[in-house]
Amino acid sequence: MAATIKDIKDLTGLSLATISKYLNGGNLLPENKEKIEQAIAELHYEVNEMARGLVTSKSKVIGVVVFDIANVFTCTLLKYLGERFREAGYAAMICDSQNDAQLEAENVRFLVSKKVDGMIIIPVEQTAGFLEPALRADIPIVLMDRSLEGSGIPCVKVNNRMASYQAMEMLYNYGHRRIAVIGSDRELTGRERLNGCLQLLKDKKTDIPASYLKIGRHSIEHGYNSMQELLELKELPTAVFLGNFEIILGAVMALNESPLQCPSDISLIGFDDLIISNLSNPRLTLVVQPLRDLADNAAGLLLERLQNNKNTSVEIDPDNQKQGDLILPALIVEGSSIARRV
Amino acid sequence: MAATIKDIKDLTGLSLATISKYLNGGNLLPENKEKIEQAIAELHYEVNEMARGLVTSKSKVIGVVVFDIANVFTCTLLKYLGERFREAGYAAMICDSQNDAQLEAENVRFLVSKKVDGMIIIPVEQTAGFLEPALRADIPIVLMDRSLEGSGIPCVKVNNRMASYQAMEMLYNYGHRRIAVIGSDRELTGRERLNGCLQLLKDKKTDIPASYLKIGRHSIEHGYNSMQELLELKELPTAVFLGNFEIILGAVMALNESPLQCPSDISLIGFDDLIISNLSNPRLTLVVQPLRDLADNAAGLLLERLQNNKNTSVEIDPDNQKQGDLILPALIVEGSSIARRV
DNA sequence: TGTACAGAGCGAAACGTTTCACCATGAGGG
DNA sequence: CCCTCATGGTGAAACGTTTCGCTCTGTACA
Repeated sequence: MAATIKDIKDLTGLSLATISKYLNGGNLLPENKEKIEQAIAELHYEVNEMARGLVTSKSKVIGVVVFDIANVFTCTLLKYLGERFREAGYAAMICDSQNDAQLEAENVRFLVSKKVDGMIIIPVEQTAGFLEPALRADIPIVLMDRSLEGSGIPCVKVNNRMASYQAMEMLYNYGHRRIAVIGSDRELTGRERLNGCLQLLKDKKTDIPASYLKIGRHSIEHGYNSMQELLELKELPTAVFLGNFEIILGAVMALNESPLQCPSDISLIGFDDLIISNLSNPRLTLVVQPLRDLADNAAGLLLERLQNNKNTSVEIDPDNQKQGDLILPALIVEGSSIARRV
Repeated sequence: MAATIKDIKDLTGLSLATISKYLNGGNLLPENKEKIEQAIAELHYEVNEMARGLVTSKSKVIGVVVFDIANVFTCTLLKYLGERFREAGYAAMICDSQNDAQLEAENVRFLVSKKVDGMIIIPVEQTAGFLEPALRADIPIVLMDRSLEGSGIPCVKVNNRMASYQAMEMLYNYGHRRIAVIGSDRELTGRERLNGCLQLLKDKKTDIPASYLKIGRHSIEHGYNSMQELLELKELPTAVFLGNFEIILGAVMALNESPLQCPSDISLIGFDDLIISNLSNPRLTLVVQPLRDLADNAAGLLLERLQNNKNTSVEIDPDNQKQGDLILPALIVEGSSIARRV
């Protein structure tokens, strides 16, 4: 049905090789060039990328596997990644793992079948086993947000530990001593953030009761329940650190339902999403991740490896972590959810 | 590098045809079946989908083109669409048009090159011209959210007009007469919503001053500025209809910055996003779209056309609009952002 | 004037599958 | 005992490109 290079051959009288050369930007007589262009227009010819891919064994597609597609963090990253890839002539094939490790492994295998040229992965799994099919096929991979410890696969992420340390420090500097933490220990990211929090408390020799430490899942529910529990304590915390977007959402819901006010009764600092803070009243003070930078760096890293396609080992930046991770600083954006304490 | 069917042939002594038959679920002697399975495991063989696609001219990929990927509406739809497609053995190739009609046209052409089997499109363009390459290639298309008038291409969407009519009616029934509307007329969806609003005002013979009608772009800015302007009027509206997510965001920001309170001073009803309402205080009353249903129906419609691959013309549901659009009802979820007026 | 060389074009092989038409085997029925 | 038929298997063509090595033409230079 669709026109092929052969039809162009028939129409122009040129050979397949010449037409292919045209398609790939080789030198032709202006006369022939024009003939081909005319034929293409007339036949509405579009390259068959499957055929092309078969012989070049390049698909010009980058597979992106995300732990969960339906959240602002992920889809903002997808947007920025997409822009970079497009500029470089690549398309993205996006697979949602729905927080399911098995699905994730399937996604990777699927993308290998599709012969993607590279992969960007925000993993749900915590070890690198599921990447084996891709590694075996020699497909370059760049991780985002969550590294796979000891895998040797580069990861572009934010310095979660330092960022949450600084967030806690901000609470501390505002005079807060009774600080609660609602966080998740289910993913590396969450644990890193928790570590940052605890480190500050340790450094400042500030003890908090065990009931102030709410560690659980990365979910709205966990945020909601934890905040409710905190609000029922005899001795309320004066400030709460909220470890991720879902937790913020749940915690703010619980707080909104209570008679207590932020920041007069209780101060908040959250980790993750910027847009959202606009809606809350008062505006939340937040640790925000430089999403654009994260995406640019991840895309850059991957594209670089695709260009020098001899799968060059990543240059390890000595300033940074083991295994060539790229660690970007996060930014604290001040709202008015933190009260000063004397 | 990667193992091919030929390697399996060498290892098992069977013919290519037999192995292919195995891969596609044909009947084999149990003995041979086992041999092949063993070889596959040993060689870590994965089908080369490009080669397969070349001969079958099926890619098992569905192209999804969205007007903007970085928002909750879109990515929630993507999630649900992805689930359906996966179940049916299809993968999604997602292209972001970044609200740019030219990019959108490019995306369509690109997906045609990729030989996708079908497309789901949430268009930015308002006429169907850009779909030509896909139509010519006989690729089934289903639109979502925004129909292309007169194009004959089926669209799955919400009844925007009726939903916003009902939202306005709710305000009216709560006793509001001075109702402002902040909306967008840049996309069909926005215009449909505006029409619903105006229709109610007309039906109820309720006149509002021109200054209550804020029609502009689909943007946070428009929401923010419009709400600010409304709040500066001598005669404040008692309630405001907010036509989409970005407008809600901007408007709520503006309101939060003012001394006025919702709902005691001003009531709000918004159109679009559910999650967000949890964060606002008080909880917003919202018109929510049945995203799951939208996605299920769109995916179903497309998959159905892919099965009976003789591109069957869509059955036109006589209850529904011209050209076989599928129009679903929206749902009003009550928060507490509407005050009763006497 | 002859040689070298660059530029443009060409034919054919290759990529890894599926599929078509055909073959061998053995079981069942007349 | 022959014929038919079902089953499992095969070889080769086809899909639409790219690419390798080759030829041809004409120009520049010695």
